Amino acid sequence: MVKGKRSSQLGAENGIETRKKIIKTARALFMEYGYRGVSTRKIAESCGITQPALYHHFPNKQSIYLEMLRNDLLEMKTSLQRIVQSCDEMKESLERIIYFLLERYPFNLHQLFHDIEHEVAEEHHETIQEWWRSACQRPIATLFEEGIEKGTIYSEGNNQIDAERYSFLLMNVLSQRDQRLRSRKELSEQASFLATFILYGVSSQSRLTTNNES
Amino acid sequence: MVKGKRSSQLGAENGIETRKKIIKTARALFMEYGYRGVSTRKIAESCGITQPALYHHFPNKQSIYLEMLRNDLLEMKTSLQRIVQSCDEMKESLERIIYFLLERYPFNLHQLFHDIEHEVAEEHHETIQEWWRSACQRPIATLFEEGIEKGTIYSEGNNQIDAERYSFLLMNVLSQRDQRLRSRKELSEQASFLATFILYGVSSQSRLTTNNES
DNA sequence: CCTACCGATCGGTAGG
DNA sequence: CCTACCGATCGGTAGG
Repeated sequence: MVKGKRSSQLGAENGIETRKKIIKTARALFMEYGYRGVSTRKIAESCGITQPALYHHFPNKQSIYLEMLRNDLLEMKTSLQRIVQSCDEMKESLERIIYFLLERYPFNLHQLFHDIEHEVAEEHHETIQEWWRSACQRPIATLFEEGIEKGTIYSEGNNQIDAERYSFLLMNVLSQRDQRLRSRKELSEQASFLATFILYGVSSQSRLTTNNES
Repeated sequence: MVKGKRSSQLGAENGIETRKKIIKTARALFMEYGYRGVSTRKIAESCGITQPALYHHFPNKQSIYLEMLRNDLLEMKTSLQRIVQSCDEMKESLERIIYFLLERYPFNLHQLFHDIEHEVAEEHHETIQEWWRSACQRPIATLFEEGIEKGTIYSEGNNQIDAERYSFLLMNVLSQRDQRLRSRKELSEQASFLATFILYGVSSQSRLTTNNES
């Protein structure tokens, strides 16, 4: 039993390592191929274990997905809150938010939403939506709300609703990525281009009028 | 042989009707659940036929998907070209394009791109990309190019490349839909909101400056 | 001998 | 963490 305890402790440590490896591997695969496009055998194979061994660490395929999602959204929340708090100027905040999302989450956001809607059991939808709101929707909407209060961002009246709509639009703009963009310089240029688009649109007059102030 | 000919003609007509019904049904299912989320049995069931009967009309599942895609993109091409040609004012064109896409294709565009990339055989990718470019990318880019030439749309120098980038952004903005919007009035308001966003962004100054002219 | 379709089952693979 | 499997369902095809 003493030997059993020792090996069980080591086993637990290895088990935790394996668990992390499963999450990391599954994340890359899920983001590339989608939930249905990744089999548990594929995840196991990529981790160097057999498929039934997965079920020693997780009760089912869905729980791997949810754990991965929870980890990602917790990290996203921390990062976005830090960016929003540390920047004073709207355009700089937008550029840094966009750069962060392009670099750290270089995948299709709508595949994610699709998988959550169609592959994850409905009982988890509300939880996931709250994760998403606090990780992404709220920090970005906060930024726009501050802009509306300062008068730099347009609002038709209801500041909070307009800020949320803009936050939704920002995510849409980032939803489909040009996968060719990879270098730091290219990402930075793309972030600047998108931030300018979100602020001033494609009209030449709005850009010329507003660019003079900065 | 005469009787045979007659019954074969009627059979062919019924066959064509069934084929159209399969395409129409498969379209709705594929757009809601994605390629992998729809089984051939589900398609057949929704058409009121058995699953093996599908293989009388199509050699395989993929060919149903490709036929549906080709039909949709041919229709989209005609409609978008008509809108672009019939409108003189940029904002009106944008609103009508957005309204058309929201109403006629109320699904997630990125699920479509994902399915094409991961589920359709690579030999068809180039063909599909050309369908997409001529149906959507080119008509919308043409609109922005005209705006750039008139001076109303901003360009950093290369008009054609900037117009294509804007066309890509417009599709991104439309990629994720608020499924609650359904009535004609709501769609119309959403189209106006999005067209204004694309033209002037979220900055209050760019909107106030430019709104006075219209 | 054709068509449009049926019930049943093929080889393989999914999550568990 | 393995081998050996399960109930079910997948896309596709057999004979009638």
